Amino acid sequence: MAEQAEVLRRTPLSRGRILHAAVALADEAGIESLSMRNLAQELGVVPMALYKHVANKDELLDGMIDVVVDEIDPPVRHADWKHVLRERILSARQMLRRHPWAPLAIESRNMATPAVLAYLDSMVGTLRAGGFSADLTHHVMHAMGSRILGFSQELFDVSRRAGRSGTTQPEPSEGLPPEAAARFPHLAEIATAALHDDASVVGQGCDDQFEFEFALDLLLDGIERLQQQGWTSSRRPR
Amino acid sequence: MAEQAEVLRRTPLSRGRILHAAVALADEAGIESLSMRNLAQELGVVPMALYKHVANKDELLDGMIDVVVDEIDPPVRHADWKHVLRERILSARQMLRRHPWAPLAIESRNMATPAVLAYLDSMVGTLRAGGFSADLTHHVMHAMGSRILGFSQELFDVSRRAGRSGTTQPEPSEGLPPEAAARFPHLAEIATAALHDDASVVGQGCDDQFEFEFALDLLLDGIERLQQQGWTSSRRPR
DNA sequence: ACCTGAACACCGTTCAAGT
DNA sequence: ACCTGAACACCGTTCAAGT
Repeated sequence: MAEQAEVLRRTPLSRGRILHAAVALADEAGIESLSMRNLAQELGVVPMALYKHVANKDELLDGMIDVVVDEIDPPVRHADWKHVLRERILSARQMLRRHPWAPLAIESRNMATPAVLAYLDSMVGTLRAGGFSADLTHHVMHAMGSRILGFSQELFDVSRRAGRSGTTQPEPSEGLPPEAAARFPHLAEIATAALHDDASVVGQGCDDQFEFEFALDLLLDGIERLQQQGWTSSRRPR
Repeated sequence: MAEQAEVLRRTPLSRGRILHAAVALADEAGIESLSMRNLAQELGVVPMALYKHVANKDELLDGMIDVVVDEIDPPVRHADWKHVLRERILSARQMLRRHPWAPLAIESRNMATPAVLAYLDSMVGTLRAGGFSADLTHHVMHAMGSRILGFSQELFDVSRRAGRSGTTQPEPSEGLPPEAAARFPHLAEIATAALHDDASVVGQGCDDQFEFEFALDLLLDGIERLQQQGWTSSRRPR
């Protein structure tokens, strides 16, 4: 432990080493534990030393975002647009499972980082190559929104809560506490009613992956239908 | 100004007065300007006085969330589920336009507040009354996710950036700067290509409301189709 | 010229002293 | 018993002093 810190102290600081240490710290201790002082201590360095490599904390966060976005797999080759988008978004979701702090960090920054722009540019290219008009592609990208980066967009992210306290096991039962169930009967009903006919998942609450793919396919199928109908913004069906 | 502050100081503190002052402060100065000390000063009160009415800052945020969620209109009567959901979500979106800090605040808290639970319960009730199975309703609520509260889920929220600095007019052109356009040609193409055939919007970039309704209708139409097909989680079409 | 300790202006919250 | 000033343990960042 002390020897390892000594080795780290000998290695010269660099922007890359700072960014990866920051990502590791956020992964392990949560984004709320990531402070410049805390990160410096982790690196065996005085806080002000970081400012030679990153201008400030916002730029540190931007750099961390680029690091994790670059972990997303490249597009699969020789496949139709729908398959390419689906696989890449599922890869993004895998990345977010390793870095549960990333969605909040990305949303709290209001400028696009280079890696995010490159990723979005590639996704747009996939749609255009798949025969989508520029017009429809524009609206589709807006409609996909942050889901294109694998965000689940759930209101209450169970996985985020588990990630906080480290090795906590996922909540075994999604059921509401009795007093809440009485006040919110509809919620209580659907909390327990889902997947009751699928033996492999019954009793252990929600299957995150299932819910994510359900929503993703709902979007992708709707998008495919619009394209097949020759949708344009000047001539909307219905 | 000074007289107004004097009047406020005379009015006794209460949880409601604190919450509404906090909401007003976040609306005007941004959520990053909302501190316990700052809020106390706004109320003409010593910081510690707040702690008689809210346990800590997290509870203050929870209370603020309840205040704004309660501003969402009640469900319209005598309409089908799709219309009820659509109108209510558009009302939620109007609320968020008044309180641009709310999405980040809601996402950063990982517990549901009473007002959010009541809202979700009501939405579930609408779907159940519209003939949805408990099973399908469960998955639909997950798929709607935060969009059910009016979140646009855009990766880069133009309105949030405008809301920060107060009276800034919305960005007139959505076009990328030249050096970015060269690196990200697909993004550059769709940034300018959208809505070129709709004279009322051309040249002024994205129409937020159009993009929101486009995505919302994509979801609602897909959901309607699943219900009409008699979707269940054990027997998935395709 | 480079590095870094102390300092500044904050923050949420505790606690004990004053009424 | 209630209220509140001072204090504590932080934070990001500036700046000047030391090498």
